[in-house]
Amino acid sequence: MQPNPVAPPPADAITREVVDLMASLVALFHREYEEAAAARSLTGAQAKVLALLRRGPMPMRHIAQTLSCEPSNITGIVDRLENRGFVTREADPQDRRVKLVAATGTGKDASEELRESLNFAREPLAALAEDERAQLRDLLRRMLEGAGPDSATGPASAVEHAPS
Amino acid sequence: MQPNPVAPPPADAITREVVDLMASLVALFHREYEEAAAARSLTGAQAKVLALLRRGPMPMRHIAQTLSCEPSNITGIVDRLENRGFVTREADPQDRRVKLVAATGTGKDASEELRESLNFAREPLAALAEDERAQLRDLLRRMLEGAGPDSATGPASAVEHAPS
DNA sequence: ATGAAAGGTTCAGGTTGTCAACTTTTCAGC
DNA sequence: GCTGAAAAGTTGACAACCTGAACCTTTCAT
Repeated sequence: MQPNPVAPPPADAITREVVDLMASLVALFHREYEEAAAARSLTGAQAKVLALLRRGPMPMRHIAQTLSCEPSNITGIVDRLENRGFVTREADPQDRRVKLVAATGTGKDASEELRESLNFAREPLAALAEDERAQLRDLLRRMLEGAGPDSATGPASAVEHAPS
Repeated sequence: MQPNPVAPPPADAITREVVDLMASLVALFHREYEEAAAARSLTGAQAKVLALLRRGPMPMRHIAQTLSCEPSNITGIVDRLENRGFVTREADPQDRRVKLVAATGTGKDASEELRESLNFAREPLAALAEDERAQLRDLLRRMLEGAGPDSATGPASAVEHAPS
């Protein structure tokens, strides 16, 4: 539950249109992602968890928070990934309540492979010249700086600060 | 091994980063969309179908194609929307195999309301100045022109230009 | 008229997701 | 030290989403 800022939507025309365009792009991207995952017999959710683990082992709780879902949901997804040998569950020596989920070699490979293939599925980007892509990158960066620092497939630079 | 399309990914650094940023943005946007839908006791899938119908009645088959899923899936979603009075199924007089799904007044209202609230959920955009948003809009437009002309929540103004 | 093909539906099965208990482990206060 | 509250994960029940195959109805080309 967010603080719910007081101000009602100003909603200028440009913002409106950007939101619409974004929605289309999101739909497109989402489809490509699901397809790429399915090609490796992974579901979207499984691929997301695996992508999250590229940065290293992670407690279930953290996975659930990042994906904005209930911890009980993660249990099932990790179960299936574990059964296929993509991840393992290890107890955290520092806090035995915690289970650290870690990607196995196979899991890392699958995730990296998927990331590469995703990179390849960037058809829409081909429409832009290099300097335009740089422009777009800067704009997106700025947008995301303010918002949640998490990510599904993960900007390689981790955000490893105190839990606050 | 897959057929492996001829060109292996050139994958320059900028494209790679843009893809990653996009993934983050997609995740963010997706969450906001689900939340906005849930606030109106709609699921994401239901909201998508309802949004699609803003432009007018549509055969089940077309809905399935636009959402890239099996027609049998749409049956259930439309069932639930129909039970709640958001849509109706009418037989197409021109081809009686076809069932035209149309949003009711309630359905249109809900969809429009959700769209507005989505507009409001544009926190990340606030980080950009107006001219930057215009820049972003242009870049996104160009990207989407090339790709599929469909959309989930629907750019109200279709992009009907010549391919250039 | 007959048969193939298209649009929808139904059914079975798997995955995702929520919510409410429940177990184990940790930690604060006494 | 002991007790109890709180946190991390799990389990079970239930709903929605999604696919694939089988099926019915309607259309259309022989």
